Amino acid sequence: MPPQGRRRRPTQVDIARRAGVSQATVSLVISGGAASDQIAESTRQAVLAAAAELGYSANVAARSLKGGRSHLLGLYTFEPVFPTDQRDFYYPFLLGVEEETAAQGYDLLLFSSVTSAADRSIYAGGANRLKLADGCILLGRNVRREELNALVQEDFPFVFIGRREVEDGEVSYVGADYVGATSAVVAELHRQGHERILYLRAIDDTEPTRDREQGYREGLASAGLEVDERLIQGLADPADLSVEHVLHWIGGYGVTAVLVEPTEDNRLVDALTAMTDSERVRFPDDCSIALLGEPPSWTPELRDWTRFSLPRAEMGREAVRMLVDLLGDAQPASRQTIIPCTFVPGDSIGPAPAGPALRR
Amino acid sequence: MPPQGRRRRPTQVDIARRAGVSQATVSLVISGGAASDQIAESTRQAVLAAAAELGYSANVAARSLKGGRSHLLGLYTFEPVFPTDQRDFYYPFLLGVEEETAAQGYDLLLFSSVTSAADRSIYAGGANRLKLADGCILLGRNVRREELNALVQEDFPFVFIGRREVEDGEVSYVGADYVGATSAVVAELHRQGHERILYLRAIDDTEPTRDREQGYREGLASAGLEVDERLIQGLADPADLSVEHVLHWIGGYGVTAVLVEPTEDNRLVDALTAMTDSERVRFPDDCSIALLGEPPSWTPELRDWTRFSLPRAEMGREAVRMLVDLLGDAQPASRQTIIPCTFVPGDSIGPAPAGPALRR
DNA sequence: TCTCCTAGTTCATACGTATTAGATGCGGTG
DNA sequence: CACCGCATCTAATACGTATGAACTAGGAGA
Repeated sequence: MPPQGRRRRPTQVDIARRAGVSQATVSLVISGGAASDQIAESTRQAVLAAAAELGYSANVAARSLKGGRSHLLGLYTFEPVFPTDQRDFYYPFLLGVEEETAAQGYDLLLFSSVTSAADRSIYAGGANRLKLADGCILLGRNVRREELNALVQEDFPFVFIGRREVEDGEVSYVGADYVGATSAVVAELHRQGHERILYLRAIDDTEPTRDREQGYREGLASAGLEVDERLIQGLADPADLSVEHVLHWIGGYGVTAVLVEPTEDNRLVDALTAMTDSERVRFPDDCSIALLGEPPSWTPELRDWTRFSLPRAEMGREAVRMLVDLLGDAQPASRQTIIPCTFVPGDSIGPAPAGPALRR
Repeated sequence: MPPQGRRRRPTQVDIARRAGVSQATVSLVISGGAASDQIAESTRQAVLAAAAELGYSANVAARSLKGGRSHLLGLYTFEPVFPTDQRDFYYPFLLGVEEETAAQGYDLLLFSSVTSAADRSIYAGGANRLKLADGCILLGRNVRREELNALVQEDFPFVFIGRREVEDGEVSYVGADYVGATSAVVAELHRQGHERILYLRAIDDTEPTRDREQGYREGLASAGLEVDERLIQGLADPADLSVEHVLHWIGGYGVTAVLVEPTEDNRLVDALTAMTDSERVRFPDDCSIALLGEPPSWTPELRDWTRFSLPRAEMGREAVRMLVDLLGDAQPASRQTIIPCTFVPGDSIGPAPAGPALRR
């Protein structure tokens, strides 16, 4: 049965017939570029005219089948992106990625790890779904290591947003300089007279957390301070950051400043707000506090916490540039980039309290 | 030269060789579904094993060239999405689309119309880029009509978010009920005693604007009011909505209420805020005002303007459902859906001033 | 007149998959 | 033993494009 319901689109063969030339000639004219200057001007015009009359448009599928490239870049997120607050965290990355993808002449393929994570993993059905794209940007905190390993093993071109390491093999990434940024915060606190600085780290042992811890240690070292291991504590749930705990740390450990690693959702900010509202501890008068990063969404009525912020859109853009570079024939310029963070002074740190520990 | 730099992706032929069967068999096993139950279980296992070992994944281009399904849904936005404020307007649609796309087991292909619009149009490079996807969601106010026509002509499956019409042919869409919502606002104003209601419409003649105008006229008619054509005015630039103008309308035309169509960016809100701040006209005491829609981003410190809001995420989801429906063999349930808007009472309308026109 | 060149064009094929119409083998039936 | 049916599998082909090799015509040179 000849195509009947849905009308068949005109092909180069149709144009060729109409213009009285061969399909190859049509291809040469249409795809223009290199070899097309061997074509007589009259022929070229005839072909173009025929193409216009028929309303021809090239078939992308055929083109990329022939060329081996799909001109798609993938974006895969390990985290479900739908809980609203995480969404706000990842959105800026996505914007940067999208913008640069377009600038590079690619389209963006959004892999939905989103729902029922079970069957939407990278290797769903035993096959690497990402391969649909020429290369892929990866994102997310809770990386499934086996999958990351597999990706590296099979030499699939990808760039991770955020520093990631695997056992054997090299991961390309664009990371934020958590080490330097954290160290800088410690330095600033020390400048203001703080010597007992509590570091509340995330409970899981991922690269972003390790980097912050390293920055903390380096910062203390640069300041000539010893690391008191009791001052490094895991914070399982942001809600645990309560006034009671802070009072305990101040009283028990002589802490004058607290560093805390934000979560991708809004729970930490909620906890902070609750603490501030209670007014049993005043920040920064009784205790300084700084965030090692930036909570997802920043609204003006929110307190201007001392923190540092990552250039999320820029990281997205840079990741795409690196990926495109990777796809090129030549050796890529670099496979790992660390981008500096911006220190936001804010209003939640101040000079260390001169007197003895706070007593109320 | 055999592929050398980056390893060539394994194909069905590779699998076939390894499993000792033919390519056709591999295809039958892989694409699963219909005819694959004719395959012996042992063979099937062998093929799947080989595929897994080689890290096979199907080539979309080849698949869609052959007429198969790519399991991709496209999303194309006519507007550049990057000016920050427009971004906020379109984001909720995107979320809905993404969510439902995932739920339906598709991946989402983001076509970037984003940069240099010239070469990123649908038919860029003489090719219909959308074709890579099985179907496509379209979005955006400034539709390029020729392209929309072409899409309809070649019978490509797509759904527009927002009502859109073309000369000959039928566009599938999920629209917001601007007519009903606008009419309802007029009714409410009339209930509060307003009879001279100014309607500030967008300057361009697109469907969303036409629908609002129709709603305005219908609302007046239902209220038993005549339409005074002088009270329908085009608003080219939101900044033109100044105190001076409002005073003029109140004094000159006896206007007691203003309806204004919001833009996708923040300019209208800025103008409104400026007007409120000046305090030369008090809303709603001196004049009621309502927005025929919702400005992109709503932050709590912003005034709670009377308005109606569209269920943007839901529209996105519904559009995807409709598209998937369209892709199925059966006749789609519907090709046009209108979704009601939610009236937000807000605080910017009130009873019509009893006395004569405001004088200061 | 024959060869050679060059500009202009066509031939033939490959890309990776899906699909239809056979091919193959095998056990059973008349 | 010929034949049929059944269960599996394969051969062949089409999809639309790009491209290197081959061809053609017409003129220049020998």
